[in-house]
Amino acid sequence: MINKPTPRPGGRSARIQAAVHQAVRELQQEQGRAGLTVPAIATRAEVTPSTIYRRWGDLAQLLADVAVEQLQPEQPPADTGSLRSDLLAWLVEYFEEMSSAPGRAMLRDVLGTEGHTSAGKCDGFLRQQIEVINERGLARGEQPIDIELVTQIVVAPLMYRILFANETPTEQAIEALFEQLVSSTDA
Amino acid sequence: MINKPTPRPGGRSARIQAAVHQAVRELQQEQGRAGLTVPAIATRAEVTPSTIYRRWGDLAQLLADVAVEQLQPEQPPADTGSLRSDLLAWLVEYFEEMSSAPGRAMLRDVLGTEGHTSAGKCDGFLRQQIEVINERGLARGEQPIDIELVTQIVVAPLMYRILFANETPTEQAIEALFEQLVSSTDA
DNA sequence: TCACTAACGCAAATATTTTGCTTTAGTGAT
DNA sequence: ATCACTAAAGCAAAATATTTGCGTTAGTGA
Repeated sequence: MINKPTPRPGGRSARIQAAVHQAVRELQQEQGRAGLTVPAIATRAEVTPSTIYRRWGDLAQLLADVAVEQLQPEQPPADTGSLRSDLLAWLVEYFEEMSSAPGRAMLRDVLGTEGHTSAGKCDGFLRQQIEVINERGLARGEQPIDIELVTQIVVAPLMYRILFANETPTEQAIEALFEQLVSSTDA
Repeated sequence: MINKPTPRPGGRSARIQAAVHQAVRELQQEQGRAGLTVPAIATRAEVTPSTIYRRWGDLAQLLADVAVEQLQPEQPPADTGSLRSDLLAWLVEYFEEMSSAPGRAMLRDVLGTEGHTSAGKCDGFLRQQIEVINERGLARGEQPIDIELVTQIVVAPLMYRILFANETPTEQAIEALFEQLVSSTDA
């Protein structure tokens, strides 16, 4: 009756996707990027390699897929009492994760793949989390902060340092940029 | 007598490196990322595959290497008469290149590989070019612009948009950020 | 000119990826 | 429930790509 939106998302597909994703995460943790091969993943997930190749195309796309899933926030940002402190706390945590070894690996997987879908989702999650913080602040009667400005003034420079300068932003560095954000919105 | 700095950079190595790099560029242009395989590159460069594997490890690292080479500026920034117009002109050109399809492919190759050496060089080239602009301005008696601020205010946000939002920055967008840079240094 | 050895070539051994065909199991209609 | 339909998985053979051991070539320094 209704057009099936996804052709056949039924139980089996989902089960296999879950098994494969889990296999990737496990192998990635146990051994690094080495030992992370399609046949190895297939074996661990109790699936044939051809299933993986047909569904994901190649290892890079599978890894990007898994990385995006892991990037997806499982918890809403902590409520620390005020919009500004919520946002700062969340940013600190976010960039701590992004500059860790696993975080960097996820970024590599996400950015190293053609078709920006994965990277786009990454940006989407970020905005979504900030949106939650904004809405909570709004409920408190606080002035929301422009998400565009947050990415422009705080997120982008930190990401640039992680990606291109191999730096691990200190909490002070994050606070400094946050101050710039705040003062630019106050003005 | 003197410790050999690079083990054996002599003629043959260089020749082969050049042949392989050229083969990569040619194949990349003729066919896209498909058809860009180590054996294909080896054939085109008239080299055995094992040479490539032994020297570069795998395709990803070879591509990153080639990408870095292509990112390396072959010309100094144009002299347009003033430091500010030099910088703006150079930024516009730089981001036009970076948001093009080949530019994005290079960024993928550079960022998608472990060991940040490639990405670091990318940032290095950028700073180097800005440095040239600064020095030329200095010779004219102009006030140089802090490179750190340029990357923070202009470069990072644009790069973020290219990488995570799949946007192609317009010239106006670049100019707008440039204005912010200028006003923040004037203040 | 010569001894030395890093880097290459070659080819056999492995490992991965692709592909044609078969089987399984959700899905919607009866 | 049952059944026809078909997307997605399994299997196994073929095609490709990667690794490796060993012989050869050609820069390098004495």
